[in-house]
Amino acid sequence: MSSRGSITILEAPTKEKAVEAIKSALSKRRILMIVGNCWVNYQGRARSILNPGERILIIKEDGSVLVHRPRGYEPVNWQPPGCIFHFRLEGDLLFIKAVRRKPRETLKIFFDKIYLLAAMSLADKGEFFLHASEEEMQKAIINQPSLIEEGLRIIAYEKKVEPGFMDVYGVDRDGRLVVIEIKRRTAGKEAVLQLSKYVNSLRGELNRRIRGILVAPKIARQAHKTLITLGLEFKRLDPKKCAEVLAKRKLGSLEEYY
Amino acid sequence: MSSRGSITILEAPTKEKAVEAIKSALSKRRILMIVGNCWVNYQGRARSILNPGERILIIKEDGSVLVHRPRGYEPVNWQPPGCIFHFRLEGDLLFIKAVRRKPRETLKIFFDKIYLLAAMSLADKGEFFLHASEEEMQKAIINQPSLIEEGLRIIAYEKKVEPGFMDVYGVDRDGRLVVIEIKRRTAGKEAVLQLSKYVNSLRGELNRRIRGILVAPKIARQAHKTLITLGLEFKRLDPKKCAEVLAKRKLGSLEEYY
DNA sequence: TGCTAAATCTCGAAC
DNA sequence: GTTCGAGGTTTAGCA
Repeated sequence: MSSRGSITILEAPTKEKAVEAIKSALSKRRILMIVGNCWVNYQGRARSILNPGERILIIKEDGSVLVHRPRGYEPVNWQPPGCIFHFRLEGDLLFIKAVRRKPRETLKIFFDKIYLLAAMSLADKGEFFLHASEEEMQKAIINQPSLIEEGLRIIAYEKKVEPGFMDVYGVDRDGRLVVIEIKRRTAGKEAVLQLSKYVNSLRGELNRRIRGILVAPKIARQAHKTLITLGLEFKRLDPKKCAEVLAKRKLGSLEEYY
Repeated sequence: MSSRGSITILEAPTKEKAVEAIKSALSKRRILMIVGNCWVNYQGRARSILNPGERILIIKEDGSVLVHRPRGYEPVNWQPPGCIFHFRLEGDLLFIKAVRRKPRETLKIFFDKIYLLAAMSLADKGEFFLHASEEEMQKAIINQPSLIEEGLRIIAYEKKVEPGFMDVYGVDRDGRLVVIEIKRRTAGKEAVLQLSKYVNSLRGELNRRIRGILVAPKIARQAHKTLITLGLEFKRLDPKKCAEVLAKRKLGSLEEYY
């Protein structure tokens, strides 16, 4: 065993040592990683059984739990943040239980072999920035409506109509109302239905000609057929193009400023 | 450094030692875990920047990548299975790049401090069983249609109609066709729209009275209003109840067998 | 390959 | 607390 800085590493500890380390780590809200042979039962919204195998268990300081197999992006079992933990020696087994209230869910993990146990406090204040999201597409369109078509004027965005919120709402060069639904990736039928609902709702309210435009980098063939049938339109627009437009706009304002 | 069984543990290794260990681990398709101070850039379907902080990096044997912050269920950055890796020393920084083709996505990770590096082969053949899924609800309904209502007969399931697949398709005691859409949790508006599409499609095809029943443990208030407006029905059914029914059915067949 | 729908989805925002 | 929509969703299944 060794403990340097804020990290504790136990290599192939006895179960007794492991229980001690877990007790210490959880009470101090340190992150806990255990590598070993285990099996897992889950019961809550659904139920699952995972037979024995070698996995990585991570318990984070916010009480979230991950059980990772040697393959795959997703954890095989997990628990979202806010869990309460119980653990003890059961014969020669290390037993860990993570309980979540609302919804009531229980994850039970049994280790019969532990290869590595690590406990640590990690300091992470680093900011995270994500670009080219749907929100950025919306901003770009609002800043530069010609991305959709010349003469388009934006009236509102996130405007409420009965079934929900329209992404963008405007008037075209001929004075017709335009409802815009944005997707950051290939639009499927649910996007078409969503747009259709808003347009229909407005048509019912306003009793005038209303255009519905689905904006996305691509549209599924079947979805496009439905779109045409419903009298709606599609406009190709790439999220990256939008990110570029926003970047230029910001640069523009800066240049203007100096 | 130590290496017992199939696990290699380096505590606060130099970057040079780390690069060596990474080379060895990736070439042998071992799982790699690195705990340290790092920053991350992602570019692909979107773009992201993660400023410096202490995190856990996991590279699995199938070439998937996870970067976990000290809090939260989800990885802050990741890469799905199948990545190709590049890594090297850049001055005093450890640089790791994970590239995915189709879609082209690149994850770049820079470590300036490494607290722990572990490499291992994990053997995991354990089976995984999940119960109370939507599929189990479907099976239960097919096995015991009275879960929905007396007199219901099932004709087909996963039956294709123009817009997609109906979960269950049957005839009620009065000979009317019934389309059933199943949700394992609170049904929202998209579930209502889905059901509506199937029913409308069938009505168009067959030109006869068709009932649409949304089956779920619960339905959202707004969704229920829409459902009523569209002339559809809701039937409460708990996934756990379905799991019990299936368990009993299986027991029944066994008893019959012996 | 494209497309559709499920998921113990998670997460956040709005009502 | 409920509902709703986004997500670099991922994943599986099927045409």
